[in-house]
Amino acid sequence: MSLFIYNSLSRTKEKFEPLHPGMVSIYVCGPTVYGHAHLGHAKSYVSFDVVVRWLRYKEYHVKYVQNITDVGHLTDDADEGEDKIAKQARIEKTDPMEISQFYTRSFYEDMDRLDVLRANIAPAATAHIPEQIALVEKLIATGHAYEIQGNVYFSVESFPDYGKLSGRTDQDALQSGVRIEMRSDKRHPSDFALWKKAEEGHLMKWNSPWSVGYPGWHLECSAMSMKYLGETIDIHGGGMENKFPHHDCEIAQSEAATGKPYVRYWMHNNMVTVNGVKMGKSLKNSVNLKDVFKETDPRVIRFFVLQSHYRSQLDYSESAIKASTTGLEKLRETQRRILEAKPGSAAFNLEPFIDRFTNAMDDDFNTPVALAVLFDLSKSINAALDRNEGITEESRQQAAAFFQTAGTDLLGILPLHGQTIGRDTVQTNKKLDGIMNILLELRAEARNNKDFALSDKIRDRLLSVGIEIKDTKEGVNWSSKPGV
RNA sequence: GGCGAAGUGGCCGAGUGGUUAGGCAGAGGUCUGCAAAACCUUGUACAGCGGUUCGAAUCCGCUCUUCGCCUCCA
Repeated sequence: MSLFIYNSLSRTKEKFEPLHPGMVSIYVCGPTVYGHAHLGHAKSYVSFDVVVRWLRYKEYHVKYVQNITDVGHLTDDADEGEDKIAKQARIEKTDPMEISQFYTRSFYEDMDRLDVLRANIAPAATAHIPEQIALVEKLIATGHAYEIQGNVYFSVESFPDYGKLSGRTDQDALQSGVRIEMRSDKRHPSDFALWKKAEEGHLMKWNSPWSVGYPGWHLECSAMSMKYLGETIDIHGGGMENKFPHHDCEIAQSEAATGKPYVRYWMHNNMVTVNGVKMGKSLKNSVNLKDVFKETDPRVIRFFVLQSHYRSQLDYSESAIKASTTGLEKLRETQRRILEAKPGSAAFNLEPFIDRFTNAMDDDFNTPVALAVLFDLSKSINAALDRNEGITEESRQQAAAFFQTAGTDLLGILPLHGQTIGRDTVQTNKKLDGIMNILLELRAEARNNKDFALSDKIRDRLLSVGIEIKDTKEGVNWSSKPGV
């Protein structure tokens, strides 16, 4: 079975064939580090995390690059705006380097909690100024860029394919809708900045052949992608809102410089909305991950994200998170049962489930269907375990292995094999284990004496502090509820 | 205005020219001292109007609505 990926450039699902057999180069647009990560970041990076995990599962050697943007993105127009990081530095009364370092660490903290695997290379834009300057020089030399008064612009007219990703190919027609003609020395209004001369008081600036200044918005991704992955890469991922202008500009400057295709498969993930409206930092409706994690297990967020397709919008609400919490808990319970089940006699055939799971993932990373397979399997396994004959030890081990592979290794929504589910945060606390044993013992005595008032009191009081007791055929078990 | 995506049962959310998506919530039941969990049963959806077809929610057209991009944004 082959992997098919929806290519935003061709707008069709295409069979995935990397440039070099067995190797995959992938570049994903990283965050601009001037604020804490929000749910939108979670959707994006969880989605691409699963992409990378699946590619590795399929035994590709994956080289994954995800940049950190710590300079260059302006708050407003190319000619008028302020660097967002510099602005945040001003607000926080510190300098830009501290801002980018602080929020970079914050970003990784959140991603680690989401179990998003780190990229192989995480290059910072400010650490690759020479590479960006070299790219600009190349574009000037080939006639695709021009310098005016210390600023360098890419000439859109020199690259006829400009706008092919977003479908904005007729530059002149596009100008009709422009509200205000900007004061600018650009030759064509659609030309975009490759290098900007620093104004008075600008903190982040570097020497260049043209001026003391800073690189343009789109340059870093091209420069760093080519440096670490080569002139043609297999997959470039990012948010849909970046198709234009960011990715179209990347294509233009990269392909103009090398004469080669820049990206073989463009992947764009969709937005997170809140009450149907896009979540965005500038819209001030963004849901901060650090706040979310105070009340919600990060794995629930992963599960929530993966329950919809990466190309679909995902609407955030309290009730949706609650539904996800309950749904994920069901899978965890099944995993627990599998791990703790006593061997029976009936064989259980796992193959159809594995096939369905594989087909779903191979079909443009269809995680909602993959999860549905896990739920179907969960139901079948539970039903089998409910029957007196149970399942054989071999079947049990196969099921455990599949839950481990699919749920933990690939989707990252279930705890590690061997780790006691639901208790992972308290497992190391041996005193708590001891206390729980005492309480469960006392409760068992109460129940034997038919003192249900006491036994229920123990159960209810424990539940009120977030520990749930369940009486099952296999005996009593307890778990720390996620999020409590 | 231009470019693009989408409208699915109470909610979330996949998919498909004719066969149960899945989850959550609800109802009934089994089990349990009671709960919880699990399992069984139950809902029979696809914006509207035309068209193509033996057959469309799935293809085509039109209408309505929503969302994203066209300023930085995952």
